[in-house]
Amino acid sequence: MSVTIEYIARMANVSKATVSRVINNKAQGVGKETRARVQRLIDEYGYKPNLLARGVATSRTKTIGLVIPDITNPFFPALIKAIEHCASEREYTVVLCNTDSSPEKEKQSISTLIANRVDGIILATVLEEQRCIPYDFAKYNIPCVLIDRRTKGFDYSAGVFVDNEYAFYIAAELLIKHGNRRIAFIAGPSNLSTTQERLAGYCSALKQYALHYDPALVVQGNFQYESGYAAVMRLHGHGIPFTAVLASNDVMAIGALKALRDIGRAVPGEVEVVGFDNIQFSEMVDPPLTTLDQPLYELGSKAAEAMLALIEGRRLDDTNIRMEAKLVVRASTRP
Amino acid sequence: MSVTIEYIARMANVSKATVSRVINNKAQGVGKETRARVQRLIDEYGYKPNLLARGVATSRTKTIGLVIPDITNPFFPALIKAIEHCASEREYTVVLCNTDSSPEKEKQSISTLIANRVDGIILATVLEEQRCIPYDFAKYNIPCVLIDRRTKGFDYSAGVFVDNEYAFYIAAELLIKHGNRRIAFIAGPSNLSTTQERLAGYCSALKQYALHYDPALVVQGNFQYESGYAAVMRLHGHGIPFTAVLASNDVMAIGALKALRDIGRAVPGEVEVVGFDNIQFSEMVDPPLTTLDQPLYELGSKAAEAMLALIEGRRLDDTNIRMEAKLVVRASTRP
DNA sequence: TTGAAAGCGATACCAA
DNA sequence: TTGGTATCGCTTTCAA
Repeated sequence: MSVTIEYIARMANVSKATVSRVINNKAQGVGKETRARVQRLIDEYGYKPNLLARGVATSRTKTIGLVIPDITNPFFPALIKAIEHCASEREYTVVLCNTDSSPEKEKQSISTLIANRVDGIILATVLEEQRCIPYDFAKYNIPCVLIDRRTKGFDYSAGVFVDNEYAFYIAAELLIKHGNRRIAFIAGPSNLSTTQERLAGYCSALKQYALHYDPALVVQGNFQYESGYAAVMRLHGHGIPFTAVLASNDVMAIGALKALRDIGRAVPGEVEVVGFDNIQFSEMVDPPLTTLDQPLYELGSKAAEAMLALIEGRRLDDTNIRMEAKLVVRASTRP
Repeated sequence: MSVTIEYIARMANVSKATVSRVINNKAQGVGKETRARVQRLIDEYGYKPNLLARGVATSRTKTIGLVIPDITNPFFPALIKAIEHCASEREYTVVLCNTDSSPEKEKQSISTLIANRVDGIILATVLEEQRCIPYDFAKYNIPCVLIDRRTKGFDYSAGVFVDNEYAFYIAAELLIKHGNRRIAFIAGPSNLSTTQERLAGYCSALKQYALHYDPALVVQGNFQYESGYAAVMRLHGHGIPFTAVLASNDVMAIGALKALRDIGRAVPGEVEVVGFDNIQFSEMVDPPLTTLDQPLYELGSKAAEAMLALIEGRRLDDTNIRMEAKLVVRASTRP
C-alpha cells in the first residue's frame, strides 16, 4: 500500500487532523514547529493525498469534464487547449471525453463524468434537442456550460457561442459583392444548431442582395474532408452551375478545393472558396483559404471562466455569451 | 444530496451489501426476487454508484491516464482515438492530459493522475532522460506504457514504438535513388529519442550509398509548421545547396513546402520533399506529400492492450513492441 | 440468501 | 494549538 495520511500522522506523532491541516495549508490550527515537522515527513515519504478519498469526503473534486465531438477536427484541439490553460491556472484538472459525434457516446461520457463526480461539465453537444436524453445535471447539481453548439429545450447553466448567422452573412456578402450569383453552400450535419444558424446567415445575405435562393446549391456535409470533396463533385455531376463555394468549416472547404482542382476549375479565377474556423492548416493549403476566424482562445477561456464561476457559486452577469468571428481574406477569393 | 446505496437499500428493505451485489452483478448471493426489486428501485431513482467511493474502497478505478505532448499536432488525436476505442470497449475510461511539450507539465500531469489513482498511465514523453524526475509509478505500483518515444533509464512496464531508424533509412534511400546528393534533414527536438533514431536512419542511408554527410544540411525544428518553414528559409538564406528535404513530421514538411514556394523552387521538379506521419492533411496540400505512414491505430491499440494486460495482472510476452512505418508515395517526389 | 460491521483515506466538527 | 471521532459512499468478509 501507498503511504496515507494516517501513516504520516503516526510518524509525526500527531493526529490525522493535524496532518490534514498541513496538507490543506490551513493558516491556523497548527503550530509552526509541528507544521514544519509534518511537512518534512510528507516530503520525505513523498506523500500525496488520495484525491478519491478527498473527493468522497468533500464532494468536490477540482475536476471539470470536457465533452467534445471530434478531437480529430482541428477546431477542437485548439479549443481544448484554451480551456485547459484556464482550468489548470486555477488548479482544476480537466477530463476530456471524445464522443465521435455519437449521441450514445455523448450520453455515456456525461454519465461517467457525473459518476466520477466532476465539479462541472463543458459540453460541445451533438444533440439537436434534449428531449430523449435526460441528463442528470440537475439531479447531481452539476453545472453545465455549453460551448459552440446549443441544444433546444435544455436548461444549461451557461453558454458560449459564436454568432454564426452574422458570420455567414458576412462571408456570403463578400462573395456576392465579388459578383457571384450562384454560391454553393456546404452545410454541416443537420442536427446541429450551428448548421441552421449558418444557413440562415447565408440565406439572409442572398435576400439582402435580392438573389434567388436555390436549394439545389445547398449540400449537406459532415465536417470531414471527404464530404467537402463529395459536395463539389455532386454539384458538378448534377451539372448544377456555381461560381463560389461557402463551406461550414475549413476542412470541408479544403476538400472542395481539392475537388475543384480535380475537375479543373481554377480557384479563385473561376470559382471562389470560403471556409470557416481559420484552422492552422487553412493557410497552408494552395491557394491559402479565405475563411472566418473563430475566436477559439476566447471561446475556451470564457467557457472555463463561466464554469469556474458557477462551481464557486458566483453569479454570472451573462449566461449567454456571444462572440464574433471575423473575415480573414486569403487567396481562395479574388482581391 | 444525490441518491446513495444506503438510500436504495432502505427503500428496498435490504442491506447495503445486497444492493452492492446487485450493482456489481454478482451471480450469487441475492435471490431472484430481491434482485428484481432492488434493480427496479435503482432504475426508478436513476441511482449511479459514486465511483470515487468505489475507488477508495477497491483501490481500482477502471481509469487509465493518457499523457500527450501536443494535442494540436494531428498525429496525436488519431492516436488518442485508437486508445480510447480499445479502452472503452473494456469499460475503461481514459483521462487525457496535454503537456504542451513541457517537462514540468508532464510531471504535473502524471502526478495528478496518480493522485487520482488511475489504474495505469500511457505516456508519450518529452523527456530524454529519467534522471531528474523520479515519477512515482513504482511507489504506487502503477504500470506505465510508453508510446512513440522512449526515455533513457526509465523502467517502464512496456513500450510501443515505431522503428524510426528503418523508416528514415527507407525515406532517405528513396531520395538518393532519385539522384539527390544533398538532402536537407529537418530534425525534431533534440531531447526526443525519435529524433536521434530518425537522424541515424538518414545517416545510415547516406553511408550505404557512399554520400557525404554534411551537418549543415541538418536543421532542427520543433514539429511545428513555422519551424519547417524557417528551416528551409535558413538553408536558403545561408546559400546552402540542396535538392531534397526530408522532414521529421508532416507538419514541418508542409511548412517546408510553403517556404519552397515562397522562394520559387518547384516541388518536385527542383526539390523533392518527404514528410513523416501521414497525417490526414498530408494529402490535401499541394502537391500532396510523399510521406511515411505510421500505423497509428495499431500503435494505439497495442499500447492499450498492453496496458490492460498489465492492469489485469497478465504477463506480456513482448514488453517492447516495435512496428514499421511504410512509404506513401505522392506528388511531392518525382515518379 | 442476507445482513452487520469493518475498512478504504480523506475532511471537519467539537472538545480539550 | 491539538486530537478524537463521526462522516462520506462504497466493498467485502464473516456470521447468521
